[in-house]
Amino acid sequence: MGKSDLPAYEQVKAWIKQHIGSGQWKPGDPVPSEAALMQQFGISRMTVNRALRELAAEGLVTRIQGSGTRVAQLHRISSRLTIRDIHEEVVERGHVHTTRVIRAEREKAGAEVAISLGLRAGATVFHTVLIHMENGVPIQYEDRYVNPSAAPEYLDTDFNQTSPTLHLLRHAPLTEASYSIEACLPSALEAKELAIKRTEPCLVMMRRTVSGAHVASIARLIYPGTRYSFAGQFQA
Amino acid sequence: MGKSDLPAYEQVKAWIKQHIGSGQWKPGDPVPSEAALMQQFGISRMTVNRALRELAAEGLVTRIQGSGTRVAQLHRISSRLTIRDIHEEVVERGHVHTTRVIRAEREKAGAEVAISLGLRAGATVFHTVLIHMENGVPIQYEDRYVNPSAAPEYLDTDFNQTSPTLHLLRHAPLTEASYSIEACLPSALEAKELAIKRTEPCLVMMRRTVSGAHVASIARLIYPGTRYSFAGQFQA
DNA sequence: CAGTGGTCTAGACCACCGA
DNA sequence: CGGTGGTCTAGACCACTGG
Repeated sequence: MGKSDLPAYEQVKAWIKQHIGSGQWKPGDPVPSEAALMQQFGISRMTVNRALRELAAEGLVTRIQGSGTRVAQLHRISSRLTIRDIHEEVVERGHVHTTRVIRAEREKAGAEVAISLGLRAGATVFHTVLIHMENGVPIQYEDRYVNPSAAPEYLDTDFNQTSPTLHLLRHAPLTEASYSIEACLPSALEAKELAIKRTEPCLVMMRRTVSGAHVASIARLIYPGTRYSFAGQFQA
Repeated sequence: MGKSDLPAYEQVKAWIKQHIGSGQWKPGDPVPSEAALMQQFGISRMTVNRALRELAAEGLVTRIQGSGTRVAQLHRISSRLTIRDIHEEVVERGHVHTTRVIRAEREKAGAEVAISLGLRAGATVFHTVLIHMENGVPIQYEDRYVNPSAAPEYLDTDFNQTSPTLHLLRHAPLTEASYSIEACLPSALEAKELAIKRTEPCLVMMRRTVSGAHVASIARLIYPGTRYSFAGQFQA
């Protein structure tokens, strides 16, 4: 009794997690088979299967058809790094988000940009540069190229009302994205617009989003190191 | 035919994803009920249920018991940022991982460290500082404090064989972790050990891991900005 | 070969929501 | 109240692994 109000598959998951978490079962050790767990808990195989399948999806166990289920080698510490609309993020902190548009225009794509967007060099692309501020303090310099095929009305947006990210999420449903995070020093222009020294290190996120058949956008997001950090947590 | 070799639940998922991805179904729109999908695909409810449950787990749809399934409001862009053992990571790239131990000793905890580890000030803690190298090039400066209650044998480890992360994963099963990533300039010592200039920006990850009742370890990991980046990708 | 997991079915009971 | 999703069962067939 006690926790008997939990669904059966959750009870199985909890039981297994406890054995792994307490160190009784070490990485590489076998986990009881579905048949064994059926008997032990007196439940059907589908229910046991769901428990094990979800544990596998969480990365706690490894399953190999024909071989068995084992405790995963490294309990990889992983957490969801969620990339969100910065407007939403700032407002959620109870702060005021404002935007200063530095540039918003049509451009002929240079070679590098064209390749990244999957266009031919010289094709027309949208280019925006803007500063996001939290309570008046600049926290992000956003330099973005947008594929007109993916979001034809992009430049009609009032970026003070609707952030580029939000517009794109609404008009070019996301199917794929990739990013990288690096550290670097700001350019003279970036430092000026962010109101920081050129020697202040920044986090730079390069992000590329795909919507259906098109690369929708490539963005370079620069955050002053002293005013922003990516954070996350994880629980077994 | 064609894709008929895919499991039925995957076909249902693909069909729904296509409607969402193409924009035919917009955020907030209802997704056909389990009963409707059963009929349409001629499959059992459990199979339909699995498809919808997985889509919900991926954040593409929202399900409310008694109400129905709808397309999720914002297709949140999120991906798993996986924190891995650096040794494993380097070896996977086909490179050679070596370690230089700068410091490995017992210490009286200062106030800040003690608080972070959940100990009283002056308690004994383990303190290690080491450099991780990939093909001989320094890529990470690791400054770590370990709670002796969580991993009593920590200092007996041969860190040239077993990285601190690996030792901790093995001896102090992870139950919780949190991290943050920032940009900053290295200290004089850090710059010297990493063989970089003091003006070269670095990525700094602060990580705190919990094992059962104890805070197991707090680590400050410093990566030269030009030699390392965090990257990831995700697919709807 | 026996044992494993991967998938699927055709039912079932329940809690919940909205009209 | 009818429709929804949440959970569960007792079978089944298959593909794969290992000895």
